Amino acid sequence: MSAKGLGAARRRRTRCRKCEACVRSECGECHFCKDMKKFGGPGRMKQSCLKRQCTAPVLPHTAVCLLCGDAGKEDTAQDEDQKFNLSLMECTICNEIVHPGCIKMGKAEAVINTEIPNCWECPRCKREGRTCKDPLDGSGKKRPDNGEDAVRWKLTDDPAPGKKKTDENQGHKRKKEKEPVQDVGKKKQVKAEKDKKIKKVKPQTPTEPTPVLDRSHQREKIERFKQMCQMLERARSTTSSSSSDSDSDSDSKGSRGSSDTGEGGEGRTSRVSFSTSSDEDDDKGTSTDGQNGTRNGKQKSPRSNCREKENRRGVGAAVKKGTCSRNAVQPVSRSQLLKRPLVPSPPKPPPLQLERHVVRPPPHSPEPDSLPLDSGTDHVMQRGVWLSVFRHLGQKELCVCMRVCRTWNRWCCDRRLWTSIDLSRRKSITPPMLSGIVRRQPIRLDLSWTNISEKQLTWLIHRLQGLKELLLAGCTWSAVSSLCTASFPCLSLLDLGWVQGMKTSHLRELLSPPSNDCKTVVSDPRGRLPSLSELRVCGLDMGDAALRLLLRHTPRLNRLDLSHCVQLSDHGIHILTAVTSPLRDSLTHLNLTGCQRLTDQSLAFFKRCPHLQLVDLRSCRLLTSEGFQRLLQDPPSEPNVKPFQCAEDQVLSRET
DNA sequence: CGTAACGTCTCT
DNA sequence: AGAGACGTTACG
Repeated sequence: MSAKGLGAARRRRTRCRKCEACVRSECGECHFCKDMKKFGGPGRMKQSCLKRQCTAPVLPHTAVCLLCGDAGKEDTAQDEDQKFNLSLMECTICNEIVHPGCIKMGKAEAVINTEIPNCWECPRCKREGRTCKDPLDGSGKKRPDNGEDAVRWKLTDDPAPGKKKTDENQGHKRKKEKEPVQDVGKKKQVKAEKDKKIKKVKPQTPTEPTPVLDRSHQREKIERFKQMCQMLERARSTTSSSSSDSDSDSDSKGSRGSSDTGEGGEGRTSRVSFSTSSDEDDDKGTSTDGQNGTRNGKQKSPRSNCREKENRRGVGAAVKKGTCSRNAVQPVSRSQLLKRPLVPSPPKPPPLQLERHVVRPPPHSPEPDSLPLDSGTDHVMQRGVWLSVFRHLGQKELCVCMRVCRTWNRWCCDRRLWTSIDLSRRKSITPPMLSGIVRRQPIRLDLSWTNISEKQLTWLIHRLQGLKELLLAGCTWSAVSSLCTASFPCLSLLDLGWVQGMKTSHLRELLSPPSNDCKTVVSDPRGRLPSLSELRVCGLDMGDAALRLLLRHTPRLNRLDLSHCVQLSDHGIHILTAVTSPLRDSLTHLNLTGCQRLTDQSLAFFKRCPHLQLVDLRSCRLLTSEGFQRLLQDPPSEPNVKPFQCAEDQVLSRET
């Protein structure tokens, strides 16, 4: 019997009730909400709101240690170490729940999952080289529904005693119960029939024990578990092998299931003996998915999101989607929204679960270090040298280089080569472009004058939590409105010039701090754009009221482009430069080109801004040369402020 | 006992 | 592989 026999009965996890997702209310708009009876749906899906997917699912209160039978006692612990020993830990591989302190064998070999509370790969499984995918039971259990992602989170993989029980014993019962119910649709009956057939077949799997989990069985398992621990402990003391091998075991087996988390996923876990920081270096972070964000959930499902989040962890946390996320990220992502909400990574914002594909950013330093040649030797130039060459290439050239060979392909994925990506004026933005962008994690992204859709942009922004400059000039408001679904803690430049159909009300929607509405995943009291220093809203159909929004929601702007906002009047400039305006002190560059309603009256207002270095007033037809003369003659009101100069054609500037 | 929703299975 | 269905579990 297999290890499965040792497997603990599956225990479902439950909401932490504390995370942001748990605390919020149902959105009422997602797929699962719409299914709920309370929202007028049939109530068949029985899934939680996508926005309420717990980022840190906990063990149920009834969980107890398999060895001592007690619940978690970390509350009584004095120090961290003791706390850990007294807490309940659930193994993602064998599903057993134990107090680390109850296990005699060295805990140093265990791998703790830092994203999910009370979750680890127990010393015994690691010792035996099991991975999540290793079939404990030899029956090769497999999860149809979520493949690798599942690992991330499926803690109760064991087909579960529960389930088997169902199959074997309860299955009939259930059927009986149901059948009598006359009107259970035919569908159900048919299904039941099928179930029966399947059930009959399954038990035949040789190694699969009948799953009746009675007490004696449980006791038997415990005994066996103890014996195993002792044996392993003994073996360990004699061989004193290094614990590092556990890392490689996953690879040694073909299956990469959960360990596949490997490159990116490795991040999620850390050896007991080390701090969890080990996982942080690989990614930057990202995530955002709120910790889950982050980097985060699935694409396929939320789980993938998580993965992605993981990859990006550090960047921001966006996603919860993670996210992924998530992020998650999230992680954490999820295209269809994932069905399984339990996304582990907490750091990022819950990712929007919209995706279907996991896009994993490349590692910071793509291997290998040298370039193998056909001759069997390595090229004399090593990676570092090639990179310095690649740095001088543009996007197109880099893409060409990526087609040269696998090694160049990897090297050219180096994020340092892609800090800025320009896709402006591309006729269409394709899925490969989107995933390519995410893989490269640019700092600056120019999508101006493209026909990117809302869906595409939504997908993208939740995966670029480290983005600092985003240019969306000339895109449609419907696409740009996707920005309302996230926060951008790092964004310093946003170009919304000439966005089609964008009105003042839209700007309000965009700038207002995320409320707890269903569209928002992350909430920051400072608004969605807390770091914004440059905003371009040229050519938009908005007037003075829009300026009030800027004062309120983007008080740290240094550069503001209001050119061709023809509705802008002197009153707007007054608002912008009033004593109460935070922009009065922060603005250094102001572009008012083509604001045709401005008069000489505005000129005097600019003197109120001590740091204003440049004001572009070209094509402001109501301005007169007399007005400029007056401005240039009048000394600044404050002694420390330098006077303006009139440069070129109606451009006011101060020496810097 | 009722409600929420987790985890797995089936269907497409 | 994704979407939907649903038994079962957790909990108030």
